Amino acid sequence: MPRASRREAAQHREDVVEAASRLFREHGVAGISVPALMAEAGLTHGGFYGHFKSKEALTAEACVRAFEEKREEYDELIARHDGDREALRQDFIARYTGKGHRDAFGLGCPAAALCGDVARESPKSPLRASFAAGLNMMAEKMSALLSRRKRRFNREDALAQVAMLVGGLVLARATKGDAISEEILQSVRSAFLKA
Amino acid sequence: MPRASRREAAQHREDVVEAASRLFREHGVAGISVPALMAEAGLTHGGFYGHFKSKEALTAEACVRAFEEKREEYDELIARHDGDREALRQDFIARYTGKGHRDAFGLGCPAAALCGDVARESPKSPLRASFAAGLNMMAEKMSALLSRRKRRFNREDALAQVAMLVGGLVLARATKGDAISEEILQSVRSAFLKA
DNA sequence: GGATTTACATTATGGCCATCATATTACATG
DNA sequence: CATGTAATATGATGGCCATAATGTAAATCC
Repeated sequence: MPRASRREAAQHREDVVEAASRLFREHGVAGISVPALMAEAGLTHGGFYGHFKSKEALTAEACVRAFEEKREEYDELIARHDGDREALRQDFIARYTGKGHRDAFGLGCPAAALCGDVARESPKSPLRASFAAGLNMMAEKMSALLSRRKRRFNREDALAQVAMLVGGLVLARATKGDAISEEILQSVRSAFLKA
Repeated sequence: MPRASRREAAQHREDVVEAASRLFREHGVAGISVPALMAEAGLTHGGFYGHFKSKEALTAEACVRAFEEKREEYDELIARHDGDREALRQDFIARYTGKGHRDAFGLGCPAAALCGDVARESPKSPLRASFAAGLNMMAEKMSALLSRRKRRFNREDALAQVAMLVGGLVLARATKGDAISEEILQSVRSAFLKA
């Protein structure tokens, strides 16, 4: 079983970060153990500390990875609707407030999936820093998503919309099974389109 | 050391629920152990299962308790500004988006403090049910808080505002230490007052 | 006031965790 | 092809967890 080539080892590391970016969003940072993580990547737990300094260090990398994926998705979405801002807005909000997004923790918005965990991290935690950087990116993309023909969204408006989107998604997840969950998604969608 | 009177025992149970309602908000449900909880209430962990069926059962009770406290606070706030809706709105939003609220997990909004944990609970979890009930209460109070002279807020608008408030608070907590944290609070405040 | 119940403390159990130490084996380098 | 080295597996360590069993003394009940 031991030993992989350089290329394979690098790929294994990738696999672990990739699995972490998904599993941390899905189960929370505390909800996934190092052995479970490694198993998901097709390895055993022993090799973990050859790749990462600690579990904490991996959480920061996984967070960066998750936000990077989202940046690519947003850029593709913007490119796809090039020129038609109204279609862009509608496509975006339909996805973000869709039940599919609510029910897919693992591949969904990292801001919504990780905010609760990050809020309780220590002030110096590398995860906090990664998260703040990711959220700044999201705020910038939101300005692009929100601006209409006549009106360029400023940062303040964009941040308020991000707060509403993230809050709505987290609350819809927390109340899934109760009628209010769908009501929240609908309310956020409608408020977003009115903005 | 053993044995307390009926009255004392009932008080001890109260103390545990009270401590739980604070500590779960502060550290998350997984972040507080039964021994730590009981120690905070001035007891040892052994007696826990005489009072509660399980830790899970307590989380639901603690959630109910936290939302009940908030209902009382909101009612007092509404009563204090009786007649002056504009002052009510401003007082409320200043408190909710204040740095004090951001930094005080344990006594703050339970929707913001618990949503991340609740989102990952199993569908039948009693905590989920308590949370959904609490959020419904919050949505109703929000209609009262938001309605102005001319305009009565409907449920849809109220839910969108709740989503923005909760999302803003959680994101501000997650990004505390970065400039964006205060920006978020400010943006939410300003959007709320414009609504 | 004696018997019984009960609230809590102490201690036990079994499991899972993050991390580390060691062993194994194949790659990489000469 | 030989040797060192690196990647991963296996297993160990010490700790903390939720929960349960047992002990003990005071409160309640008759």
